[in-house]
Amino acid sequence: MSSNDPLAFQVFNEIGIINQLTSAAFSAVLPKGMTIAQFTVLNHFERLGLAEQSPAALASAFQITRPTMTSTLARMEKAGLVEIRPDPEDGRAKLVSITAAGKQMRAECLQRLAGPMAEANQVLSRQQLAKMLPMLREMREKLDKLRD
Amino acid sequence: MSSNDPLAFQVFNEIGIINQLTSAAFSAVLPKGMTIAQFTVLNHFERLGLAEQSPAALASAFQITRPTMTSTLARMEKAGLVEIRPDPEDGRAKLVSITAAGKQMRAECLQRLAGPMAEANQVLSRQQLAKMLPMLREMREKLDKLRD
DNA sequence: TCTTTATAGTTCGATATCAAATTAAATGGA
DNA sequence: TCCATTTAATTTGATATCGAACTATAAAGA
Repeated sequence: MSSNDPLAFQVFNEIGIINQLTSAAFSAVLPKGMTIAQFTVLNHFERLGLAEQSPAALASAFQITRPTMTSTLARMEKAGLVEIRPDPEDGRAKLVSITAAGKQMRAECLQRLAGPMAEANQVLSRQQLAKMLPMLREMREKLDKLRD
Repeated sequence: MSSNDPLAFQVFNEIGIINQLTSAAFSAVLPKGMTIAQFTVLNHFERLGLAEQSPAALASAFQITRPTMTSTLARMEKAGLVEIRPDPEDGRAKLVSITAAGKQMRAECLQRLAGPMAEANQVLSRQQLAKMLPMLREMREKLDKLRD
């Protein structure tokens, strides 16, 4: 990215590359068949202590489209990581919950991610990360409001 | 992302979401059939004034794998955006160059990207972007060195 | 009530991406 | 020279992602 490009362009470019590097590194250590997208869903349930969530709510939480969530959940259900049942209150909707196998898988992933995460934490310095986090958060919130 | 998660985890999570939001917004305005990946290749040639590049060099420049570059280049060649010829110096290699149509397409993309880019530039503030850029750059460089 | 609009989920077709395995050519060492 | 190793590109099979189009149900309005 040349320094003649608009600032935002350069920033997004760096963010894109960082995302690619970290995603690749993290997914490489996950158990065979697991993906970051699936781990993210498992982690969402456990981190927030959720019982049941609709696919639409999950899609919205991760800012992905409903078709994407449909296919990810189908794979996770097939793998026994989540359970999906019709929503008794709404004939259109479904309710997703994490299974015991899903919880175990999430724990396993966390363990495996610790290595690369520690490595990243080491080269990046705590101060640097602490300084960036609020800025990134604000940026994400603003961009999020921009869509729709 | 809870504030109990490791710092690096939270930072990467924000970066992932920002990447998703911006990628989606940008690709939505590109001409039918164009993608960010393809635009990135076109932009690379024009921005750096390159004549010919091997697929391997391009893959390395964008930190993607060679198979990924193979498939993207195949589509771009089919669309007439690049030309690919065997490398006369190396029987294994190929040489990619941008075509006139490719240059025109890149200009068209730049024009269409201007809108969303300006919008982002507006909500984000110049100071904020300027402050983040060097930090992101450093981060990207460090992470890049970490792999392999 | 009946019609219109909005929402939930899915299906389809496309692209990007990766890892693993394959083919071909170049390189280096014995 | 000959074999082993490395490198370039590809093929294959998988997942994630999108937009567009579709079905079914819910909600809102006339």
